[in-house]
Amino acid sequence: MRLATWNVNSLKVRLPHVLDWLTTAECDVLCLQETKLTDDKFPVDALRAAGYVAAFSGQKTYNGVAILSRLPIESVVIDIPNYPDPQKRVIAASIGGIRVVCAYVPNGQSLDSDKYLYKLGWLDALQAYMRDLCSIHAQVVLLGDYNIAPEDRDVHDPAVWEGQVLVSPAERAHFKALLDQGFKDCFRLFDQPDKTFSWWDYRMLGFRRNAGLRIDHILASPALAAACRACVIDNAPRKREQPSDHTPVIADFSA
DNA sequence: ATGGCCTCGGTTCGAGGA
Repeated sequence: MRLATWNVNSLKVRLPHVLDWLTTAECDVLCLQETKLTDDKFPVDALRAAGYVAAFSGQKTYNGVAILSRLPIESVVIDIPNYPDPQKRVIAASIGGIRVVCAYVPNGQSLDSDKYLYKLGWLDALQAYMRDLCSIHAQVVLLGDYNIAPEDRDVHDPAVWEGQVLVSPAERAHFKALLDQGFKDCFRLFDQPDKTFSWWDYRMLGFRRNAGLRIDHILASPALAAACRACVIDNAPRKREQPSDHTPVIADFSA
């Protein structure tokens, strides 16, 4: 099973990129964030023609998540159960015996923002949700835009980012809490090139200068992580015209 | 040089992203 995550920053704009990427990426499952589409506008037919079924939960303008799959999608759950949130940020489903969770973690804006408090509370709820899922399923994977760069090596210039959102100790503690639950950061199971990132600011020639962050992640439960054979970030889509500011992360699991 | 870009909605600018 090959699973991937990609914050597409509008599926309406990026659909051609997604369809192109799917023709060569050989992914069984692709989790999308920031689809920015209401469900009635989701491109079900175009994706079906490409060989993928979809489960999705969207809203106008902001947020929106989806799971695309070559295999049947079962037991879809939208949102974090018992955590009322009008923002469409989470969708989960069972695919090929794996509980797949697609998440778009709030950005937080800045450390003194209400949105930052929302982010931290939201991460509490996500953590509890993942703990619950792991008590039910052996194979759980959480893919998405975490909006957290877990370590300084995930940041192009830690001095520049010091004190900013995405790298704060409280956010990193939430990421570490997932690792302490037993989840493995699939990317770090393997040797990786230095300064490999998944997001680059549109401004300031971010991509050309490789001034990026690694904030999109695939975390696998212990039983699933043991079967992880590879995890890479494919920055080819970021090189295209009119790209998303994020690029896909892909993980390969044996059988 | 402390900005710089992109997307959306809904109109030509503000909000939000990260």
